[in-house]
Amino acid sequence: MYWSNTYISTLRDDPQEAEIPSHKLMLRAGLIRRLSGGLYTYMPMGLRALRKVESIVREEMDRAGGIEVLMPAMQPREIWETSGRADILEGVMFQITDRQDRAMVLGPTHEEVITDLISREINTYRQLPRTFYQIQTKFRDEIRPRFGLMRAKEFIMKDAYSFDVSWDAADASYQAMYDAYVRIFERCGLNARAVEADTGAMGGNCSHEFMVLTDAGEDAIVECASCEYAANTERAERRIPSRSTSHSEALEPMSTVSTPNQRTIEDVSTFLDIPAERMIKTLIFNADGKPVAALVPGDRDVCEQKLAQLVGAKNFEAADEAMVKNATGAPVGFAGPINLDVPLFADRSLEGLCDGITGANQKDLHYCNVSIERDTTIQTFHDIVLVKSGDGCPRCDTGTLSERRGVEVGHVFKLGTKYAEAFGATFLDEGGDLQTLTMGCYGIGISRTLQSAIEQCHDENGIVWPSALAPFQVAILILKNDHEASCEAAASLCEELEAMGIDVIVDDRKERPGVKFKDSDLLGFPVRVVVSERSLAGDEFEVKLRTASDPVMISVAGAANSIKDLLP
RNA sequence: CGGGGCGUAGCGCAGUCUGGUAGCGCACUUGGCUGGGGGUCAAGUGGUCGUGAGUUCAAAUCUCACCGCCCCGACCA
Repeated sequence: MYWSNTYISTLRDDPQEAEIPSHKLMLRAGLIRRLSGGLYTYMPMGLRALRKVESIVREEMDRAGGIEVLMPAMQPREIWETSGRADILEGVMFQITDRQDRAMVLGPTHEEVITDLISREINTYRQLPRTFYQIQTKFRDEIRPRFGLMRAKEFIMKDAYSFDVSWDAADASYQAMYDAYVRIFERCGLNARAVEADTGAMGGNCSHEFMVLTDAGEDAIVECASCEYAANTERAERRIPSRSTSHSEALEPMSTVSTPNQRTIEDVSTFLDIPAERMIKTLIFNADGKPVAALVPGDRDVCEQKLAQLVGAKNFEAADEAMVKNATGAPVGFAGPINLDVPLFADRSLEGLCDGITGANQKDLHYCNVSIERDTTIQTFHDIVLVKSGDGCPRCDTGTLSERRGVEVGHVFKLGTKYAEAFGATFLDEGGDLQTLTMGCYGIGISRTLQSAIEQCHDENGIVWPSALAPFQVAILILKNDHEASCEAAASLCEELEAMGIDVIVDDRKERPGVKFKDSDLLGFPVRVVVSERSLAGDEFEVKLRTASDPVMISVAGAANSIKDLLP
């Protein structure tokens, strides 16, 4: 490919709209252009890189036994009513009507479509197991599109769906996808990590997210320093610290203490001169319109996802001021579990606490010497705190967890029979009995993976593509495009490399060398070959890896083979 | 939706506080000198100052409303 035959438009300055390195670089290198918030055009170089991600995904899905299909992006709304997800996804679905006034949606995902399809197609255990996948554009009316392709309103996703005869049989399908994902991100040159994950609106109870580790990530994960445990903080657990003081045999009677204008945990613990962890933090949440209380140690935060799952609420958020007042009878800041008439959920680490301090549901008043078992009526002790760096690993006895940021590029779920039941997706088993299919679903954000690669692989001069994703693996710069010998040498080298299956771009522009060097670095081609009058005089090309600081000279004869050997 | 910031040429910005009819760098066009890390000289092209209303003799500048973009929170591949 010749530079002058494609379209590459680079920018000198960082566009003001971009914040993180990968977004800036995608715009500067001319990989994408913005139409409006969360909507982007893939320019030629961006498209080429995107196609490379797609090819790797497709190859690995095929290798894992996946069968490719392509489903409609537009779907009748009624299938979402069948699955019961219409209201859950109301907020994120683009909804339209056709000329018959029929309600349609632009698909944010395809569990409904595939299950509807499979319910008609599969009748017998002889057709199982099967995994179908597609690579397709998804539409989500994101609350906040962000960071270019990282969170867009329209994005490209690979989604796969497995169908098995039973929950146990589905393990193999799940594992096959999990393994394929590991290979995919490895081949993409990404430092990704599988972590245990919350299932959210998807349902099911077993899932892993694949996280690209980078500070720009929107998710927090914790990992154990001594074992394999890693989890999204939305569901991560911790080892319950042992209680240093246990004087249950000598319980002090509960008493009140005046705390004028001391609202926050920090205020009260300073005012009473006691450590924050002896405080029982009581937070009121709105669970489908009803108040519930969460109790955690004063120095900890509640993990809302874990609590929402425990409570079993669809819509779950912090209660507003009115609900807090209504539930506790006191202004915000004085909530406590004593005589509080809402369901109480306490963190496991509070079990056995007998000298706690807590709000008295009355302005300017707290209780002390609170015994959680004696003085409150906790509904459930469960793990509900947000895990953080320094907490003990829940799996091994010795490990400590540390926190990292990550971008979720893939997610695998074991779904069970939720959708199959809704759509009547059944089959006849060997005994002739009607059974419900067991499903799994598996997503990879193709466009997000592309940008994550740049986020993870760049330096101050531009992108440093993993070889597998680079739009071109080799860039040949002709320093003077009116020097005939240079042009001929570049042309024949290009031809030889292409015959070897290597993607090559020849920069044949009439530009000064500096411009070509800068663009080549910005675009991040793994190998740069310079063809000039000077080097040609010695029958040599100058070759430099994007990651190397200095070039090497190779002889023109056999240059293609030498370059092939150099390819990372 | 709540909180914060921004909107002036394709990109990056100044001018706004203190009103007087728009400027700089890069890019782009033509020509010259150049030719190994975004060169240089000369001459040019390009702007309803986000939109609408208002105040004023006069608005990029002041007022109000709306729109768009970005960042922080709830959503997720």
